[in-house]
Amino acid sequence: MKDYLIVFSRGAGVFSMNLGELEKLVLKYFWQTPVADAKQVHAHFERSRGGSLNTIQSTLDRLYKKGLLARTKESHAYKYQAAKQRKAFIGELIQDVTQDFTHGSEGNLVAAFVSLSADLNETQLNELERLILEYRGKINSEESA
Amino acid sequence: MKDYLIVFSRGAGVFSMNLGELEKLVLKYFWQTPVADAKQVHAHFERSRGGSLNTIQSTLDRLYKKGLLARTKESHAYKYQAAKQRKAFIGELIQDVTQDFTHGSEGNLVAAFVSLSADLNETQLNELERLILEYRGKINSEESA
DNA sequence: GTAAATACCGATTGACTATCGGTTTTTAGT
DNA sequence: ACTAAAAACCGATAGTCAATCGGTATTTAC
Repeated sequence: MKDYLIVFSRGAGVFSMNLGELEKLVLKYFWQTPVADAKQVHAHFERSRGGSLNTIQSTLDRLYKKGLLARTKESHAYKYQAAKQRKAFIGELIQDVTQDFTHGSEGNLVAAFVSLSADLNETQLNELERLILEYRGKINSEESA
Repeated sequence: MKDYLIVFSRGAGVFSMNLGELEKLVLKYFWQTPVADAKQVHAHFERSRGGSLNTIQSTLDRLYKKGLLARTKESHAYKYQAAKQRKAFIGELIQDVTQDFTHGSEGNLVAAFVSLSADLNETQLNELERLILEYRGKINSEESA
C-alpha cells in the first residue's frame, strides 16, 4: 500500500505551458492585426497552411484560456485581440524560460547579456547603451516628480 | 483522395525540444557537480524527490541525446558532464524561444532589454554598462591583434 | 566463471497541440 | 415568433514528449 503521494507538475512560469506552431503563428498574426474573429483568422491562414475553421477556433480558445488573447463577444462571434504586446510577451517569455536557471541576485537581463554578447555587433551595443541612458532618464524624472 | 502532404514540426530552434522538470533539475545539478554517473545523480535526487535509478538513467540519456550532457564510458559506467556552461545554455535558450517572435534586424538582446527594463534597478543598469564596456574592450583588442 | 553493476529495451501514463465532425446555441431577418 | 445561417461548444483521435520503471542483456571486477 502506497503511503505517499506523487505530485506531477509541469512548468511554474508565467505561462506554465508550451506553445505549438499554430499558436505561435496566431499570436504573431494578432500583433499585426489588432482585432479579428475566427473566420478572419481562418481566412488568413487557409491559403498558407490550410486547416479547418474549427482548428482555428480551438486554437483561439486555447490561447484565450492561456491569457494570451483577449476576446469580447460582438453579436454572435468572438472578436479576439492580443492580450499582451509583442515585447511584453517576449519579456515574460524570457523570464519564464530563464528563471529556472538564473539565481535570484542575478538579473535575467544581465544573464541574457552575458549569454548573447558573443553575437552583438557595434550597432547593437550602441543601441543598448542608448536604451540604458534613456531608461536612466526615465527613472530620474520619476524620482524627482 | 488527398493530393497534399501535411508536415508536422515542433520547434525549429537550437534545442528543438522542451525540457521537463527533472531534466532541468539534472542540468542544474551538473552545473554544480562537474562529473557524475547515474548512481551519483540518483543518490543526490533520491532524498529530495525520489524516483528510481532507471528514471535517472533515461533522463541522462535523453539529455545526452539532446546534446546537453556529454558522457564518456569509464569502466562499466558512463560519466556525465554538462555539455554547455550555464550561461551559454541560457543564451541559446533565449535565442531559441525568442527567435520565432523577433524580427531579423532586431537583436534578441535589444528586445530583451526593452522587455525587461521595467524590472531593472540602478545596480543592474550599472552592471550592464560595465559589461558593455568590457565587451567593447574585448572587441577592440581582438581587432588590433 | 560468476555475481554485481550498469546499460539497454520497451511499455505505460499523463500532458499537451492539432485536427475536425457533429450538436447546440445564438442571432438576424422576415 | 420562426427559421436558417453562423458560430460556439463538445468530444474524439492522433501525434509528440517527459517521466516512470520492470525486465533483460552486457560488461566488468574479482
